[in-house]
Amino acid sequence: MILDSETKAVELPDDHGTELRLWLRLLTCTTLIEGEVRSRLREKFDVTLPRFDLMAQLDKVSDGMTLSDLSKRMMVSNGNVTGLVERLVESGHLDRRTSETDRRVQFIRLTKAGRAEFRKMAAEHEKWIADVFGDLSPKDIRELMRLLAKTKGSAQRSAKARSA
Amino acid sequence: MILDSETKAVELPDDHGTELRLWLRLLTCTTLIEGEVRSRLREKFDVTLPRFDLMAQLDKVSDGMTLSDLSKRMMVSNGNVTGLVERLVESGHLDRRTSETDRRVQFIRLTKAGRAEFRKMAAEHEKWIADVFGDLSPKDIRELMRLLAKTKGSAQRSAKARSA
DNA sequence: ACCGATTACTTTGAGCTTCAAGCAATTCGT
DNA sequence: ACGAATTGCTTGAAGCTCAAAGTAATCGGT
Repeated sequence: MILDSETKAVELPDDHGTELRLWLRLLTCTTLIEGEVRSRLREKFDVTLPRFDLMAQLDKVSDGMTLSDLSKRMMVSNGNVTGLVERLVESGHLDRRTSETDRRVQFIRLTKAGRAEFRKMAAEHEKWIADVFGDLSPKDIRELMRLLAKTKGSAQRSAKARSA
Repeated sequence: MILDSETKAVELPDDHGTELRLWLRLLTCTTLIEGEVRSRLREKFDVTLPRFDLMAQLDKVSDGMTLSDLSKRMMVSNGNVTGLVERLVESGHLDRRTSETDRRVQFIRLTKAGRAEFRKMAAEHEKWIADVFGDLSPKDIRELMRLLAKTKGSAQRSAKARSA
């Protein structure tokens, strides 16, 4: 308990320590898991996480996606995607094709080989993730999902307020 | 409900979809917040997030820290820290001093100016984070803290099991 | 006291990432 | 139908990141 000069109980002004600790814990969890996934992908499939993530986005659709779509979904910059796609086309995992109706637009797809390769990796990946969260009960998972959804909403609100 | 060839109800084998969705949500939250903090740091203080993180580690102690300590605490590679420290010494934020008793070891400290600069940034940073989590009730925060602690433990167990 | 193992740090090479600036194609207002 | 804004993507510069290999100093067992 803290008392001010007039001997009244006061709160510490702007004590946001709990939020900060929460953020650090969230960051630690993500870094930990991300690092683990990164090593395993490298070790077993000799692929980087960004490449895997990009292929994961493309695997969700059958008919391709533009670079901008990829950029938005992966939450990385446009220039970043340009380079990643370039390397993945080079290695034969992806296929690019210019739009007929808008010559600025490129549709990116997984090649047959690329999709097969990705599916193999994704199956393993899913098991790793299940193991990573293995100590959590179904109830824990549901609750965590709910709280993270709320967190996401809150963060978006905060980001939006700034940029507005 | 899925029926197999003998018309018996079966579970999808190894359905770890919920864990995967949880992981993606966790990752989204972190990426979102990290990106937000990154822009604000750049915008208001013209500093990068890794530099800020490194200074944050050093601010916790008064008497300095070795490169290895920094590397462990920040969960990044040794070589990475070498470069970061180099640039921060260059810019006058840090101070390096070789150990008397072990000439391999370097003690890194914030300079007076570096600490002052960091404190200013940290105060703002704390407010941003409070705002980011602003929609969560105190109870939400407690619960999220608890579940993330459990997640961290689980992830560490999983990582350890592999490397063993 | 020596030699092998370990520890602290640096270097290197490849890849990832961002921001900002730039180019080309399209869309929109008038 | 013209020019201005917008959109989709690429480029360039700086910085971050890692894994692996390298160097130097210390520690430990004999």
